[in-house]
Amino acid sequence: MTTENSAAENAATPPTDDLPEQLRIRREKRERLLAQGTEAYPVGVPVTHAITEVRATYGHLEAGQETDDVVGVAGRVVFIRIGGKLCFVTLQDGEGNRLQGMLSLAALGEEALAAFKTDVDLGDHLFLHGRVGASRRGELSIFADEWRMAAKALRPLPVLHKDLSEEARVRQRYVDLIARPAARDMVRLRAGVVRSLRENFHRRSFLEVETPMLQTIASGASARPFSTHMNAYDLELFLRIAPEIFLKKAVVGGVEKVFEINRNFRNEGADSSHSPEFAMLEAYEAYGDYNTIGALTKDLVQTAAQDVLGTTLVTLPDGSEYELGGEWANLRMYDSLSESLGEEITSDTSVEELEKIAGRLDVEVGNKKILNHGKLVETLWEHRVGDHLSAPTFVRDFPVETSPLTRDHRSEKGQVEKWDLYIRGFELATGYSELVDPVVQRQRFEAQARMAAAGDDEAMLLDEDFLTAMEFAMPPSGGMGMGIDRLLMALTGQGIRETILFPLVKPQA
RNA sequence: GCGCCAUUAGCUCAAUUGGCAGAGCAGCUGACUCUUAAUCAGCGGGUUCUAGGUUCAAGUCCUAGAUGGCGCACCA
Repeated sequence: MTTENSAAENAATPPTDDLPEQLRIRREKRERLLAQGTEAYPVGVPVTHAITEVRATYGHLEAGQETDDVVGVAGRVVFIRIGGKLCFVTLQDGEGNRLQGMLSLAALGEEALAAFKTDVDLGDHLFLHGRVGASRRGELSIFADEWRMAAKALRPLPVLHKDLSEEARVRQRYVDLIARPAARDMVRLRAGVVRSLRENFHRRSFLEVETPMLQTIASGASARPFSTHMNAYDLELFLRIAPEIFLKKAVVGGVEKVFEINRNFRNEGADSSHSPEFAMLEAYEAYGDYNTIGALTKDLVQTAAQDVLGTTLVTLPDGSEYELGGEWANLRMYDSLSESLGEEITSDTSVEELEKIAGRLDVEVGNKKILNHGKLVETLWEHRVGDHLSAPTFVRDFPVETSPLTRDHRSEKGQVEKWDLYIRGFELATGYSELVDPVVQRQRFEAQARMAAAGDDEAMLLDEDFLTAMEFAMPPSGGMGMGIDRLLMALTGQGIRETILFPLVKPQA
């Protein structure tokens, strides 16, 4: 260790006089352990069994039944009961599995029992050695003949019988994970979902790739990027807003079934369904289209639900249920909007007419300068139809202006072959028949550039190397993107910050 | 970005009209060999988010700021 590190450590440990009582007392206990020659943070403890192993092997013991089997177990102290000649302690593992220890004067001796009473607190990691048995009340227990501190906690645990405040949960997720079962479950559920997605793709012979996070042009979606600077090349770089451009380059190069699960960054608002960094799945399938990729997406979601929940019937926090299984509804954007308005809306409906309808319905349409047919249709559709969707629904065939990377519809003029998947009213995924004609793609980028010039700061940027790649010919393909965090939201009914282990929080003053 | 609400002990929360800052858990001391949110007796613990202001007196009222939640706008 360098002297600098030592200085930093000392600076991080303020004089004990200034600490709140409970922190000061725990530091004093640590000092006392050290003074007695006992380590507060030993390099290890002789664990022979995990808590789950003890439960699995001895769970059948009946009240009062004891064995001669000796084990060494460790866990975090989540309950402690100090008595005269008999003490109880409950150890918990990372998954929330618990096991009781009983520490008696007879088995431990006077000195060790007294030390346990004074030195062990809620929150400590504790090692117990002793015989396995069941208490008179039937609780599976270790009858300890030895205890050791495995790691001393210097801060008290929060009350375990009440949830932490929402702020404390995200600021100190490590405490939340100790205290709240739902927080522990989310971590494991998320890992299970990502695993299910990967295994599903592998079964289908998709290759997983990793494409750049740092990009010279942030393209592939309509969003404002984070920017940064690379010193070595003196270059302005952007954190990616989507992997789309690079994944399509991979398809051009012959990686014909490809997917990526990784982070996107968007420099926009944060709320219960938006995080500045979020996990995204994108997949491309050569010789597929938006129909085949829609079927794939449905299977990914339903299989993930089955794999992690054992059912496609999701139970939400308020106790209500939501069915992800079976067939999903299909709506066409123009048809469903027309039906809702009671008047025909087509790709020929003029901007003036759409503005009139928006005005009549009191729908805010945003910056007039950058309004076009597509934005108006989508805004109207969201208010009239999208906001009322609940059951899983594919919304199909979007206006061309807002989808610069999607191919023209095979039969509907002015529309593109794109769907959005709505689950519980929010957009979970999107899918395209990919635009692969490099000449049309260039025209689409030019139209985006005109929108940018008119003041649309989310218009998509032209990527010359992407167009060059397209000129080498990309096979006809279907592509999809799905928010992993949002999939977790759909499967649990929780907000996005609960699905992310360590969401971004503003520093406190 | 705009609006509304909140911020009090380690944690979760009270505090009437502006009038001595409280409870439960947690902590400390003592009792207890079957507790499991133990029980009993006693004791500590506060920059009431921050900075100003009004007032004899401010957790409470006013102004500004910080952080969080909700709604709206934007976005996925």
